[in-house]
Amino acid sequence: MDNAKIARFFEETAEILEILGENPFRVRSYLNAARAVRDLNRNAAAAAKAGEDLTAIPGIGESIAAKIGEIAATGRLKYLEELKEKIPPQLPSLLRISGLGPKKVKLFHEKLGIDSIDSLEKAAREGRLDGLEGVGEKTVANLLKAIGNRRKGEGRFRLDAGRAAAETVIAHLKKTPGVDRLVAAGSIRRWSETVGDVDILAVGKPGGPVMEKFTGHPEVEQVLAKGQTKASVRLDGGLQIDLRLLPADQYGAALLYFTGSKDHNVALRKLAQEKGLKLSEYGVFRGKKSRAGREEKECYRSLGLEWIPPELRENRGEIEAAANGKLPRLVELENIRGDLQMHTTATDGANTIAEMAEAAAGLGYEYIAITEHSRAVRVAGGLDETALTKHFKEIDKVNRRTRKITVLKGVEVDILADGGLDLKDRFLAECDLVVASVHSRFNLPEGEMTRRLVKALRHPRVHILGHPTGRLILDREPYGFDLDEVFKVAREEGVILEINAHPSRLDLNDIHARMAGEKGVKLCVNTDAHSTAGLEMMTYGIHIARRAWLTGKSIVNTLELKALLKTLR
DNA sequence: GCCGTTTTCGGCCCGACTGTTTTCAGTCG
Ligand SMILES: Nc1nc2c(ncn2[C@H]2C[C@H](O)[C@@H](COP(=O)(O)OP(=O)(O)OP(=O)(O)O)O2)c(=O)[nH]1
Ligand SMILES: [Mg+2]
Ligand SMILES: [Mg+2]
Ligand SMILES: [Zn+2]
Repeated sequence: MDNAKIARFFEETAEILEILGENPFRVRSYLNAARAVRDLNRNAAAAAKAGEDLTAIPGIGESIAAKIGEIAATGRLKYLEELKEKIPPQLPSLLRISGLGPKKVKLFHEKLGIDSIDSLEKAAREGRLDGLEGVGEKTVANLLKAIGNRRKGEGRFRLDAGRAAAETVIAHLKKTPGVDRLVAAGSIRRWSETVGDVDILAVGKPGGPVMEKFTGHPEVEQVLAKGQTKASVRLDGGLQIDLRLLPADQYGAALLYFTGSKDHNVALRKLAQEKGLKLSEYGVFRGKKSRAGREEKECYRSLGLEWIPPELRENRGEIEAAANGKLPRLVELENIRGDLQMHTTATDGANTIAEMAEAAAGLGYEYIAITEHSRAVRVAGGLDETALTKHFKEIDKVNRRTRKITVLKGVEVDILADGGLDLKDRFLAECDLVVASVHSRFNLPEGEMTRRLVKALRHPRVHILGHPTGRLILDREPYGFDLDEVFKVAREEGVILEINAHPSRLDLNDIHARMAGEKGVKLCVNTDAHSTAGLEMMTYGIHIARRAWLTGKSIVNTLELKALLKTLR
């Protein structure tokens, strides 16, 4: 069982305990444990079965270690099953209505027998909530709105959508008097693969007109909150925007706070406590006296830490590394010398080879690889050996015409259901670059899928495993297979694992790419571009690589062409 | 439930905004 699934057991446990009115710190322990498992650099179930002492992992103690053992052995958690007996199955879903927390859910359930969103809405409409302790007219009205929003499908958004929305809002606020600076913070600044909302920090005099301007944006559907330093709105389409306003001399502390992550903040604040300091969005303080606040760097330094790049701020070991001067030198976009997966008009792309080459040269690249789909990928117009051979002649022509960039003859060969490849070995031997990826039969049993991938990895002509898990963000789950085994074989065979940079994929993800890097597996960051504009998605992949703690060393498309070709051979 | 070069018990990040409240609880960032 993968770590994310195990984490879900503890998250569900936490939700039910919360509704039952348990000690909030105990609830938090379950949430911390869930996170610890999710972020673990190895499979927790496998580790438990192998007899590893899981209590060595921070956030996991005797009780939860035993529960992981139980889940690993039986696939079930008795404690959770018993808890589920105590409340209606739909009740925890009420926690996802914004403004509703465990206290009110408990109240509604106990006093009125509410057991679902439907029954809650009905009770609210019939006026049965009025008169309950702490519930007035406005509470009910807000609740009904929140239920409506929930129904319309509030949820998380892809990072690219979040970044676009942030730009729009920042442009809207830009020229407001009294605003010196605007910057996107939160999960957007950390480059999380999805964002729950858009967080924007404004620097300026408190009490200025920026709050009005913000809540007056034409796309604002609902003002959720509005105070002196902080406002939240919901836009048409359901995206929430949070704005925080602070003065310039607290910019660093404010940005630190608003960038998060929450877990990073909590860990920093705990560290500050241990040093006799206090950290908040207003600065680092000893007693009433401010020690830092204007710049992030200064805040970190006052806590004895190096400045931590936002992509690492997930409380996954970065604070300890920063304390010991052990932060990695993360890969940067400028280190990238080429792009090793893209498509052209020969299949489902929108631009020609020459146009892709020209655009890539414009990005400063030394090389690209054209990697059309093979014939099994019918929907994309995949090519057979004859068509690909002809296509390679076109690539030769482009190479003869330009000196600016080298175009490699590649292919994205489909991995068939049995792990065989969709093109003949003799043809593959003639390619400069072979990317192999799965595009069908995603629901094979885990063991079969692992064998399928391993067989492809063992194929002597395969250089890169493309979009290794097949997930589509917010759309399709990764197919199930033994990740550790795939990493092991990739390393043995010298096969490079892709970080697909397209914002709908980001596959491998940050956690998995980090695991791969730690195991000595080589990676590359490719855009899988289907147009010249698609080449610019590289930045998303690079930031995922950074979130994976990767340096340029483990990423092959930072190599010069000669060195790359040698690695491929 | 977890954790400990000041603790094995008694803490657990710190603050803004709202609604219903007369001093604050709940929820959220
Ligand atoms: N100290 C502290 N900071 C918090 C807490 N919750 C949120 N923050 C800070 C860190 C977050 O990155 C930032 C923005 O909050 P969000 O709820 O929008 O979270 P974030 O953007 O990280 O993730 P998201 O994609 O929006 O779910 O505010 C908290 O409980 N304590
Ligand atoms: Mg956010
Ligand atoms: Mg937010
Ligand atoms: Zn593909």
